[in-house]
Amino acid sequence: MQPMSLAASPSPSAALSPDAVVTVPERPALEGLEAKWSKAWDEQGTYEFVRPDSRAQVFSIDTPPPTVSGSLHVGHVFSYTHTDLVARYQRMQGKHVFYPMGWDDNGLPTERRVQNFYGVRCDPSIGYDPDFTAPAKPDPKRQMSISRKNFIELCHRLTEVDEQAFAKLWRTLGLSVDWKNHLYATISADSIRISQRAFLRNCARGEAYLAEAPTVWDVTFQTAVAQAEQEARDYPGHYHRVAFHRPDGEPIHIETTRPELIPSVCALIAHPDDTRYQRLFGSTVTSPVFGVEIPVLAHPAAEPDKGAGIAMCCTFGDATDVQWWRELQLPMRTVIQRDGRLSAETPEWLANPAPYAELAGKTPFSARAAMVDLLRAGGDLDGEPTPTSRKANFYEKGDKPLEIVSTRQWYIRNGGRDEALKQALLARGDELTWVPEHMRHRYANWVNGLNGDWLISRQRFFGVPFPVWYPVDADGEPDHNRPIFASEESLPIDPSSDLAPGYTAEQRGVPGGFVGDPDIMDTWATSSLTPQIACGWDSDPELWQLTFPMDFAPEAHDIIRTWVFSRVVRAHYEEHVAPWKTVAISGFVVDPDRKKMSKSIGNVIVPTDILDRFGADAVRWRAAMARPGMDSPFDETGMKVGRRLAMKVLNASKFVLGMGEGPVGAGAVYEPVDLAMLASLRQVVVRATDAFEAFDYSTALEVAERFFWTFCDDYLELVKERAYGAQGERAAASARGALQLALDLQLRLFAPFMPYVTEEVWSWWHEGSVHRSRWPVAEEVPSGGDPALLGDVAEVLMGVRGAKSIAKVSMKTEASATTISAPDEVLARLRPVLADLAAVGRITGEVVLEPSEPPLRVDVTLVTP
RNA sequence: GGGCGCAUAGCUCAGUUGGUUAGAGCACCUCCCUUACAAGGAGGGGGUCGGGGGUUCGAGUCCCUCUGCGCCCACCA
Repeated sequence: MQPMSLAASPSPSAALSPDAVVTVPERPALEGLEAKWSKAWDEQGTYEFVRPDSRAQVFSIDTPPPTVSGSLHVGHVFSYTHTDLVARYQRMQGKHVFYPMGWDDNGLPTERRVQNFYGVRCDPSIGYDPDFTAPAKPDPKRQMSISRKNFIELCHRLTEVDEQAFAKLWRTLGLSVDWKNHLYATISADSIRISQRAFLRNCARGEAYLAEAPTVWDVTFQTAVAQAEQEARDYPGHYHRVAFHRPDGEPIHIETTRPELIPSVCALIAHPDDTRYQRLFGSTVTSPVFGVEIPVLAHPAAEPDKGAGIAMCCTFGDATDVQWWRELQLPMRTVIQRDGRLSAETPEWLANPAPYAELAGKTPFSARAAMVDLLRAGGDLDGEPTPTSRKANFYEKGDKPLEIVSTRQWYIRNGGRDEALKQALLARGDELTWVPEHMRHRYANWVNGLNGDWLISRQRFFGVPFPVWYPVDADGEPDHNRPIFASEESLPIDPSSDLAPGYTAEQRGVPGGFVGDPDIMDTWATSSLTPQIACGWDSDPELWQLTFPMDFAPEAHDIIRTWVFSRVVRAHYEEHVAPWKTVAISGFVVDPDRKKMSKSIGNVIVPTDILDRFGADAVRWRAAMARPGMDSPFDETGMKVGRRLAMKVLNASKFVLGMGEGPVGAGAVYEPVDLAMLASLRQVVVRATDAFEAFDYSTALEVAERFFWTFCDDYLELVKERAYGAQGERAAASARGALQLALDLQLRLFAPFMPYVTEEVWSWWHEGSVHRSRWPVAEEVPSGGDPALLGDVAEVLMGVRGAKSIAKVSMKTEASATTISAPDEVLARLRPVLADLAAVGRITGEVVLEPSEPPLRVDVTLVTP
């Protein structure tokens, strides 16, 4: 079976070729269509991307690669369906749709899943064990330590299993991606090479840099965390009113929620205009318990109405401390270690070191209690701690508040410290078309709020290594000021096993030798390059030219700050363009109470379950009813309605195609009501097309569906007796020609939404796939019909049916006499269809037309048995 | 605190540039086993369009204001 040529001219005669054989099953059913057609599409290459001659013929989509270590929920199903609707529409418009799928299998989420799944943890100091087998019964309490290489092998093994499950779900859902040629993974060698190459170019142009600086740090995962990965959560605490002392003993009270940081205090700071404290500026005070002499300084970031109005600056309690430390050039007095505990060694700057033994090695939580006891014993705690609820920043995957520690990290400049760059990146956001439009504000909001460059290094194992080594000096210390970069030709490389250029294996880690950068890139450093990875940036110039910049980037609205922005940054650096033309934002599927679905609440809907119960077409129909950017409450009713429509398509198609002896050409259509129905359909085609062009798939579906129900309930009923031959062969042919043409167009209008049932029906009477057929155009429909007639007919039918319904009699009940009262022009339209109306209304007596004011009225005399 | 959005029938939502009696689906009520479809079909009830003010011949639609809700960001002394 060959796909219909995309160049085929959109003529009705092509769709209704007289030699086509119509085969309608006895009892059509939805069951089994997913398995049947997803297999057929694979075999026939229905969705394969075939390279055309020019970029203009391509529609390219930057699919967000789902995180395979997570689980897909119904929200994913909806948003990926939204993308597929657009892909299928563009394909039917004749575009060569470049629709890849990726798996984000790189990074911390995978590590964490592997740790839990196999009960192991990575210890880089352990050697590789080639005979290692994962524990059969993992003990979550006591994780087995394994080598980095063994750990990475488990990561690959588990992601492979996860990816197969994801792919199965996506195929069942009917995503029309090119599985054969354009499937990628963010941990693949290609992705690593591209991530490393882009990084090297960023370094060469000065866009990436290495810096020792205070860094937001997760103590659980022991890694640095970027601004985009942080979230504020409520965190209970206490205000402690604590006395510092002037040389004459006068107490100066500050308020703090973190008294355990008092050992690291390096200044007290108040606002320069604060008259309460102006007399103190330039003087010194000593800290309670430890007796450290520190200055009292002025800085405009101090807020007079917060706490006592004078703050203790510690290195580091929060971002303001970092600012003060930097701008006032304060000393670094670190007590919080990378594991989150207070240093076990007593800091050398403490004038009175003995009490520190109470805090040494403790967690902040325990140290806080110990510190309160010390303060109370020393009489420097004023009153009792008072409870307060505040927000603390957490790593989005972590469960302990983030700390700030000073570490050496790689950064990419993103405008957080550079106004000109920020403006350039804001301008890139302005270049994009946003669907819905107002989402562009979220991008601008985020970019404007950046407070630092993009931290891309992570102190983890499963990810893209930095292609960098450092010389080791005579003392055995790495010289971070002289990084040795890998050459682009050598990529991908792993500096922990590959040698730095010009060195031998024996020189690794010894004085005068070299050492590899131990870190990996954050997963976003790779995910930000999905256009480059998918489009063959450094490997396939022809593909790159045909697909980049991409046309379409679908997103969920929670990742505008991460994914959208980071890809704009990378494309801005590499190509000086925005990476796509249009960004479309899907809403969330929330639970019926409008709460966000989450595992902890237990309100997550499992997609395989609803796909089994309702079928892919029904689920897709429901997804299509959720407009871009709008959150949508989950409801099974919606799935049922979608399923009913799919059934109706099946049954109506069977009816239409089973009507006559064979297909009839559209040229046979002459009856006014047939032409009128087609004229209405013509309008539907125009409206659905306009809607899809604006990425408004919901409206496209709505207008098609509304027409379809009228088509079934009114038109089909109206003409079926004539189509069976009640008024002769010529009149029957007109009805059947119109019915078949209308069905043909409607199947194509529904094809993006319900790919399975439309393909099934299409196969009854057409060669090739409906998904490779042309999207309907108005010119396919004979002109000349009056679109108002169908509405008039519906009103008359409603009048007749209403009379029978009120009389509580069967619709088969005959009417002996009927009067239709309506304005003259309506009566004129109705006159030619009276025979059809009489047939469907079982009107055996005379039909009287009576001119009147609107509304249209029907009086029926029923023959009651 | 900054930004954005939402408020229309019991529920979920449409209502294009302001223009006759405000629509759909679901739910509800009544009827019909009509030969495409009973996991169906037909008919029906139900809304002072969040409150207030304004512009206009005319406002669900435009302007102002208030109220409630949601999301994003900031807020860690």
